[in-house]
Amino acid sequence: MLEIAVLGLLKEQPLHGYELKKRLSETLGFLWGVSYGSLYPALRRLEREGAIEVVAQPLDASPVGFAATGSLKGDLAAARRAGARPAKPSRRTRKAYRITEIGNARFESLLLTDDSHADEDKAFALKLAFCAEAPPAARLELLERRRLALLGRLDRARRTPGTRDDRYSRSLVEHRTRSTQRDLEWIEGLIASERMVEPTAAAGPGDAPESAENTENTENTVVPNAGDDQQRHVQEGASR
Amino acid sequence: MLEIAVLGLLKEQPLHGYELKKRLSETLGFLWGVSYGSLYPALRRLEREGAIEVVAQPLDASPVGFAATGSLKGDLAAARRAGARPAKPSRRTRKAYRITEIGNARFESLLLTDDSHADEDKAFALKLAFCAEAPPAARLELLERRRLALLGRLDRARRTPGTRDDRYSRSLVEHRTRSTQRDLEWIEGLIASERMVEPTAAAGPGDAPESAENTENTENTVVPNAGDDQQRHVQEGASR
DNA sequence: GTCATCATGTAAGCCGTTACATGATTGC
DNA sequence: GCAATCATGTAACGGCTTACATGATGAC
Repeated sequence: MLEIAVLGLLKEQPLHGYELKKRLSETLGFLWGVSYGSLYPALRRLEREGAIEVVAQPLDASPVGFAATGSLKGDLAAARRAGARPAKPSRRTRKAYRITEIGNARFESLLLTDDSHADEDKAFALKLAFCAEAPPAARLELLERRRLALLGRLDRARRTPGTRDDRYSRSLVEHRTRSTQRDLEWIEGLIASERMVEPTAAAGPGDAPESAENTENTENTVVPNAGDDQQRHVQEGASR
Repeated sequence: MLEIAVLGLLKEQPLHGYELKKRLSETLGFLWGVSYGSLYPALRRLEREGAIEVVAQPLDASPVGFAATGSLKGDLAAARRAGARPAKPSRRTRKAYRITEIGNARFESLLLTDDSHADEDKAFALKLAFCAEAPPAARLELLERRRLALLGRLDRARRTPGTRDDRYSRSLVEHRTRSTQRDLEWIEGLIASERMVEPTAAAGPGDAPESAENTENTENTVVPNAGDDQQRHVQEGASR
């Protein structure tokens, strides 16, 4: 879980550990609280595997050559955030990492690993948060898998005989089911808008996303219409 | 997390490890996959702490005395479930555990431990699934704390500046917020019906009346209708 | 010169998992 | 006697956390 986050961030730009951790806490804090104790070992591990590599002098501005953009622009942002402190940049000790081709491959494979064992939901959330970085096909695959997982969960809930019999457990199960249904609708919306934006091959035979609603909307609210409101097309299949 | 489940189950009746694990998988499987490798050590740990103790001869039927009901009725149920096998009971090797007073205390304190660090949501679900066993006050406290936690989450989400800027992350955050709002409404419903059933003391002087509608989207599903029966929501608009 | 912050790391430990080892009981 | 199931346990490991140790840099 940590690795995918690290690789996802490094796909955007080279960063060093400290900054990495700060960004993770800032932008993913709502689902993730990384600590140095796991971050640094993870970085070394990734480096050993060749998924990331140290970038020489990301300090001054340009001489690197590879990175096109001056790498650590994060500094300025951080400084600004910290409050009115211009901050001359020139730290020497830090090690910035850049993602490699191996790392890119690893990232994609991580996106599609099976998480049925532990923390499935959090893992998916994390993957989703970084899947913008991935090729459309992988993204679609990720969403489809999530859809299947949710369908499976609903199905299991439906035919499971054994629930505890008190009111709280019953309420819990009901609430959970509703919740899962919403999740399902949500990711179906995502899939739909994905297919609209990117009508790639591999679409099923009957699959016609021609609803021709507004597709141009890219700024707020991903879901053009299929978002979330009450007009759900509850597809009630999957029962038996 | 494991301990609370074990204690919760043992509060209902004495059980041995194997059966314990089976029940956990059956009735809580949707949020919990315990394994022997953690269950047995946990049992020993709990025993060492005095929270549970081995019950002598839960086999035949009665001679125990304490447990009022013949303890391991689970056997019969299991056998029935397994299919048409009457199954003579006489296993010797197994060790059934019973919860002690210390265990009861531990259970209650576990109900109210802070889980803000890891897997908050799962932990709460688990606690809720067993809170029927706890005294009303502790239950209410549990719900109130959950409520606060969710409010905090919403608040944090509202004022957090830093989210990733791609459509997927944005959609994720939105969906999450909606989800949290629903969770909030749900537990507020639970709290309301709790207060109805059990109008205990500890209610503040003012004690705001039931009109718990705060956010714009107030929906009725949760319904404080303490009757709780099968007024099976065939949800009108599928809007939960 | 000292303090806050930046920055990297190590050590110990928790809590759970999988995989393995062992043995009792019962049905056939 | 053999297999299936019941039943208990151990060993190794995984991933992450907290707490600690270390040091560089820049502001004042």
